[in-house]
Amino acid sequence: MARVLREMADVLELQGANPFRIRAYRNAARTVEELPAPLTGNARRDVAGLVELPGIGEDLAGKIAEIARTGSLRALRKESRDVPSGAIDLMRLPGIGPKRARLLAERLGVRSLDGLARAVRTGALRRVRGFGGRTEARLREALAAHLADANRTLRAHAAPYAEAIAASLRALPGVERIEVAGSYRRARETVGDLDLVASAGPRVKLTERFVALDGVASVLGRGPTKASVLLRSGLQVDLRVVPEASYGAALVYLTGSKAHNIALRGLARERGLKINEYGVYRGTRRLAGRTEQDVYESVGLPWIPPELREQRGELEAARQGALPPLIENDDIRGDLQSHTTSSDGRGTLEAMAEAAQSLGYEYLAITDHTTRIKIVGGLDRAGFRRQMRRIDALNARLHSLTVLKGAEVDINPDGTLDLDDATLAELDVVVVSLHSAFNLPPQEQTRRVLRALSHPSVDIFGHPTGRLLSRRRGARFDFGEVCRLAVERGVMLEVNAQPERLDIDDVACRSAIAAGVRPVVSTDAHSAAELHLMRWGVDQARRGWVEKRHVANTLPLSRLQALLHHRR
DNA sequence: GCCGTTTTCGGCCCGACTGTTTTCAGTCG
Repeated sequence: MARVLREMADVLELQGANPFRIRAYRNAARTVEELPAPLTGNARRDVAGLVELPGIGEDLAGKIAEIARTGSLRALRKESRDVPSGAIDLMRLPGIGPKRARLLAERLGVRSLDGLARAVRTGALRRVRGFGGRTEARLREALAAHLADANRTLRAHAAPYAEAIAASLRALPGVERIEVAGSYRRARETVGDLDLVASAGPRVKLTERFVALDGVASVLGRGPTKASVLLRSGLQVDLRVVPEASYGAALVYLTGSKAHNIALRGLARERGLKINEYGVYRGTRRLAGRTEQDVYESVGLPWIPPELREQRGELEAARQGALPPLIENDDIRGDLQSHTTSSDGRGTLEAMAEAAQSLGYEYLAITDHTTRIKIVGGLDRAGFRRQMRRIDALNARLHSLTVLKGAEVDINPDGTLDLDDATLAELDVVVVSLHSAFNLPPQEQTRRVLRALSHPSVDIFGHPTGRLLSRRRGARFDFGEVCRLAVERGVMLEVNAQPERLDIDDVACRSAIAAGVRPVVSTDAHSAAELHLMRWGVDQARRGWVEKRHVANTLPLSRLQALLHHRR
């Protein structure tokens, strides 16, 4: 549904329609993407529900219901008739907006990116008025990069670049403050580029130093206050430099999200104020801008954590003094999923325990795999019995850490579990996960998951969808139903901290805690070093409005054990 | 296309950089 709405926005943009009408479609696409539950398919009921949502009126509600029912949109087919085919594809290239896309499609008969590449090669492009040599060269590069695949990067993979660049610039004389902003700061699971904000005096010429940094492959743009580069890794990095008195305003602006900024500026406007990246203004007089707190305060709000700035109700919550006290890394007291050399882990039981101890944890659950998935070399009932005895022996030697006896048990395609009931009942922590048959029809997948979670020994549903970012979509099931059963049975849902999983995601986290589900944040570590991945999971939980009080592994051991025993 | 203790019509966030033309439109974030 979101894709259809976005296509409608693209088509309208090519037509040169009212920009606010275009924005309405894009906002609606975003809203639809974040719907907590599927629509009913009953047009009247769907429309009634949809018009309650912000930014959705009668018209869009009707259109969304139409897409839900028919899979397409009559209005889109009608509007598309006036638009040269292929022009939408051209708009995906940096430097090509609606005007140029339309111009190229009409003047050159270009219908696709391949067609544009041909026009560049033959020199036809340069004969179009408004397209010179520089533009041609840039497009040639953009085409090469785009066709090579310009995807988003996992945030955790971008982190070393972000931190290294910020550190190099911070070390320069005359640089006052510098931070990585953008979706990186909001902790989105993937980032399209890195956005840096710095304050420095005008004589520092920071953008010049920036574009000369080691690792820069090409300079996409450079002015006195703003510059963009492409790193050899393919990652784009933008830098914005402002005076110190504007640093907070620039940080808000570059942290976004765009939708959050638009709404925030709207609030300022209602008070006769103007917010831009330099500060908060009444007329030409600057009232605030040195810190983010100043900026939010100027519109009567407390500071809002970056992870919440997605225009998902955070401004309203801030106004009511109802912002959640988000979970922090230091709240975590233990890890409830990890693997050892007994299955596919690379660390021994002892090495994992030692690493958990050095993190200051009170407990670590060792949850090796079962046997169904052959490649992980999992444990059978005899294997788990041996492992439990080893854990008993280890616990007798440990002081500050308790190792919990666990398993990550495969959910079979029929919803039964890959371990016998007697063994399951002896374990301290039973995590169940999907590792196969991800593509079952949603109804069947829902039945499978519900059956698995109904088993009396199950404590945690691990990486629930099984998705792998940019590689595998994950299982589809009725998340609302699963949450209802999880609450009823006291089963917890995992937020898996592996950067490629981050499963469940932020939106699911939020609807899970709203339903009363208790989340856990686990690393699913396959080595001692991977126990450090916890921060990525905590960040994802924060994006889902999760608080310390929600999360089971912020509890001290005794209370966690009470929770687990209560289940038996 | 949405929305309303400033409005049911007339607003809707705001500014930097590029390239090409020659005063600014287009694009981007």
